[in-house]
Amino acid sequence: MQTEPVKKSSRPAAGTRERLLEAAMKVFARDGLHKATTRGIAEEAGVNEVTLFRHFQNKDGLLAAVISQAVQSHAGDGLDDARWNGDLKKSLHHFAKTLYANLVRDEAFIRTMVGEAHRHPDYAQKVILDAVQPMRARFIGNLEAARKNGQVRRGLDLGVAADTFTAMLFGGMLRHTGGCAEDYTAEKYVATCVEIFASGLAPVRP
Amino acid sequence: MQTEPVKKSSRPAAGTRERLLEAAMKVFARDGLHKATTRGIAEEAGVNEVTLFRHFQNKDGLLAAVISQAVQSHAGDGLDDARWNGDLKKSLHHFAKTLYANLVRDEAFIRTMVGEAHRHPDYAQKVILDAVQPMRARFIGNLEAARKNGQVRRGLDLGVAADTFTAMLFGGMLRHTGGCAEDYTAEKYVATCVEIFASGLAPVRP
DNA sequence: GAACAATGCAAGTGACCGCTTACATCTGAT
DNA sequence: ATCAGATGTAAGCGGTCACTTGCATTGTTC
Repeated sequence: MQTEPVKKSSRPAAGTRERLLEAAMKVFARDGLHKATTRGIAEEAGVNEVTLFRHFQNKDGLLAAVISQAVQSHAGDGLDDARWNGDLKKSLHHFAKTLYANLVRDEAFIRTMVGEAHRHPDYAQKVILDAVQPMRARFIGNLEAARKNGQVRRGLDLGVAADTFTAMLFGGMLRHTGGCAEDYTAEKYVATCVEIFASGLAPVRP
Repeated sequence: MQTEPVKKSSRPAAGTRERLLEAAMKVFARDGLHKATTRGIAEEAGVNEVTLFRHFQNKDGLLAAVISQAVQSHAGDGLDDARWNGDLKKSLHHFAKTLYANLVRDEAFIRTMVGEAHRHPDYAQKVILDAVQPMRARFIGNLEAARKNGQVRRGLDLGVAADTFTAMLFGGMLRHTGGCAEDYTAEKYVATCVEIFASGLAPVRP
């Protein structure tokens, strides 16, 4: 289907595994874990199907490798602590825009994971532990710092609060990218999340 | 596997279609749209596979019927306007608890729909239009009423705000029911959503 | 240029899937 | 008693899938 005029006759042992991983990520996300076929993945990678089985014992091994790689590549991007100095609302907005963009970028893969989570609890847990927990911890830390600055009221569990915020963005991404045509832009949605969350955290004025 | 000592020798033409729909809902949710097999669904329903094809032309027709029925059965439950009279926070809490319980009840089906949405945009859209839009409209209406009571500040698009709230609950459900073991209860999560959202909507005190 | 490892290629295996056909059986209404 | 319609049973068809085997080819390294 896709004509890749390059290579094909070169056998440099170069990046075959990487090309397979990339293709698998794409096909798994596009077709779902079960509908995706090893033939399709190999074709997408421009590689013989047998080579796929030589690199990864079976389809499941390939999936595990894909998840491992995807998680590593995404961990750590996003929020840089340096931006969390000044105004809480501005920092939140920057964080929200970055996170939302990442969510949109990985939409297909995320949807597949959400749909398949209760059929592969081990993989789902790995994704969550390795990819979202570090970000969550840093986010909570920044909220705590903001509380010390007096920008956040007391009496709130900041761990739970942080999860409500990311859930807002996560759910909004699913809604927007889904067929559900909204009457507002993603930017407005993100801004509203920040507005409501920041006001919700703010200390009550006496 | 499942021993159903009743019936099996009775052929009362009774509820065969309904049993098939129920079984299909269950198997689709459990195994995913593609992994689910017509044989498995028929077996789950205690019905011959051929009967399945006599009632629904093909697997896709069965899926469409399942979605139709599921959407109808869920539309309209949840929030009763009568409860939206007094305190906004209390009303929100009642709404949130009801919605969250419904989300948890249909977790498997919801996950399947989320994962399959971009492969069946037509079905996804039908689900959204028929099931979530009516609830959304009523929720927005109630928020507008609360604003007239002076419980909600101006300058917020209540449609967007409503979506951020349901997204919080939606994302929280996915997180909790996923393998991700949290250190807080679902009740605390829901209460925190309400707390932050209500404070976020409240008018700023001068 | 020889040895070696990676890859391609062709073919196949057993299993399962969606779906169909042909025929027997049972039930309920007339 | 009969007849129609719904269901069951058995068998199969064409297709796809995950995965394997055997062998040829190619590039790299020494």
